[in-house]
Amino acid sequence: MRRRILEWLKDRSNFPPALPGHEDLEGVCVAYIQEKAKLSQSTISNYMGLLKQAGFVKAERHGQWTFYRRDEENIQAFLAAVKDELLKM
Amino acid sequence: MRRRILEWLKDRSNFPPALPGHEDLEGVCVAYIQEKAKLSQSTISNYMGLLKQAGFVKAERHGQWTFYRRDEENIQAFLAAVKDELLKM
DNA sequence: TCCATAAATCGAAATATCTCGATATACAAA
DNA sequence: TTTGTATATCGAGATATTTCGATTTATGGA
Repeated sequence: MRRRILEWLKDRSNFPPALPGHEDLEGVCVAYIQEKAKLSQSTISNYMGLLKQAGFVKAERHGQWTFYRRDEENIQAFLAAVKDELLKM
Repeated sequence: MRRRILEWLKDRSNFPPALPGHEDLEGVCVAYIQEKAKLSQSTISNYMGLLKQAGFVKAERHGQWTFYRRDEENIQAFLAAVKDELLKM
């Protein structure tokens, strides 16, 4: 599920339109992700925390919302490392 | 550990010499794998069964020994599938 | 046929992972 | 300051994974 969330975050249009006054932000709020994932709020909040801790997303707090977006640099580094690992296999 | 075993199996010389009379076989017996992995006999037997079920190795019984060797075709197909999956990420 | 050895199977303990509901915290608006 | 909404944290249940020791099965040799 966490991988699917990362994929969804590649395209903002996977989620409802930006909240009024936040059209410029690329991130997506937890509630939108939760709605799409159909898992509980606490689970998604937890997952986004794990993804952040792993370096796959960046969080930006604006008011009561936390907007999450991909951290492309770390994701690409991770992919390179996995590919390297797979080469051995 | 199962991935490490697969890597070991790429090179027969990761294990002791073939048993007398089985020099022509490319596979490796369970006991050799167990010795290298430093896990219990039952664990390794179980793991080799899982690897076989997953299609990553082929088993060949000769006498009391079961010789396991990589199934390159399936491994490469798997790697291609994983790479494909990673591209989405 | 009986025994020894290799491998497979079984049942279980320890640990990790996924997911939840309840509660706490942060913040904005009234 | 009170209230409502968004998110985070906590504790726990269900399930999955890793690994083990004990036992069973298969097989070759004495």
